[in-house]
Amino acid sequence: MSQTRAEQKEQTRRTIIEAAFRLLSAEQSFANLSLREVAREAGIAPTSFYRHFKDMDELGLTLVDEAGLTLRQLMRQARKRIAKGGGSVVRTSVDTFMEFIATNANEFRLLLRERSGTSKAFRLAVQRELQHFIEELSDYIEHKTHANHQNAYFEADALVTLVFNAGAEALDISQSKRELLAEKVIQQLRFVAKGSAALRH
Amino acid sequence: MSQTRAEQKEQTRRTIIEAAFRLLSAEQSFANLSLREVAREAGIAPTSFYRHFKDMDELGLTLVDEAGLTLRQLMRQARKRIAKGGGSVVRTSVDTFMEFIATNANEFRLLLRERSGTSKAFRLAVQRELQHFIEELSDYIEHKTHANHQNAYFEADALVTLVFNAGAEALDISQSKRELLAEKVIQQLRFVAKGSAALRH
DNA sequence: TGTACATCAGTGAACGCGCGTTCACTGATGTAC
DNA sequence: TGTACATCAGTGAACGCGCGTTCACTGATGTAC
Repeated sequence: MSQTRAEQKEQTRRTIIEAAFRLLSAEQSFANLSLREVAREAGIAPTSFYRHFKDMDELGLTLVDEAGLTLRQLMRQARKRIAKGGGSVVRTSVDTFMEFIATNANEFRLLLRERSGTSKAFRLAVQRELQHFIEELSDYIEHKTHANHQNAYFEADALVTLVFNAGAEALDISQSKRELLAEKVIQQLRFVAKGSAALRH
Repeated sequence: MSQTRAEQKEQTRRTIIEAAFRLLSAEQSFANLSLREVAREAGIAPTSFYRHFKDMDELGLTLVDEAGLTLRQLMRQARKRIAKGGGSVVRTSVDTFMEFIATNANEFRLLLRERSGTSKAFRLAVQRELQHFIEELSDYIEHKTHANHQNAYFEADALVTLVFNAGAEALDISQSKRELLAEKVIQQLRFVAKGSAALRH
């Protein structure tokens, strides 16, 4: 039983994290979430919060990490689907990302909002998550097309930017309109890939 | 003197608007600005605020309108420079936009943040401003290249998205790095234009 | 022009509220021997 | 195994603070005649 107390503590920590995610919505951002609200939702005393996080900022950075992790896991699944040869690389990736938006809307909202929020630490944390995708995609392009590094990087950066922004747009529209949105972004990604190839040297 | 009282009222209204803009910064968003803070900065009693705006939301929507107006005026100037034939259309537009970011950082921050904020009215207001640029640019492309409407629209949408996002990136970096950023976005815009032309039918 | 009245921008006091944080505490869990 | 002590997650009371909003008011400006 030497682990019991630590396990219980970890469990409460998870409860807090999940309570915070549950409270995010279109109308509620992490920035205007109070420590007391989170404690209430988690079913603990406000003072207990401090046993797990120094302050709300520390909790917020944890949430950004978790949201990024979820997104990365999803994209890893997408790569598996692509490897199986189920369809277009672009389409499969976009569809996977759109599924993430639909099923993890509040995780995505956190990333989206904190990317331009008032805390530099938060902005950097989100930027790091995006950077991960850009670099991975850039390496893939460089390897596949033998593009020079800068060309591949600029292309990857544009692709990730367009997809991420389409995700933001998806949040405010109906499921049916999301299909049109997916078509738009797929076409835009093709513009970038085609143009990048044409301007390669 | 039949206008005097109305003029004085208008002047106080301006004072409030300018105080609010002054309070925005990298660390302070409109969302976490209080009515009392604005009143203090404007040099009026908190209660006087209500003589001019129903609540903070009404002030915020006014600020979004003003920021959008400033941006539109700047881009109109850019078009004049382009008409004079001073240089590349893409480069002139990007440079103008980057100047806007540098000299009106807080106006841009407002648009950037409220685009994904917790108020649907705010999100729609910002979207309307962006839509303005997309449609204008789409018409220009359609007219100039005889692209079909959808192709031109998707292209314009991608261009505006890339530029707006580069603006967001510019906010957190030094002046010297902004030149590299400008090169990146210019190249990305060329990818899109070239790719769109190649995929036209 | 002068007078009597109406309008209304700006005010100060007061309110109740939810907040973050401190503090000393409790009691279950863990450790030393 | 049993006992005495240490640790520490979770707590309830209390604090001072800034907030949005209400209210009745003041006095300068505007209007009617």
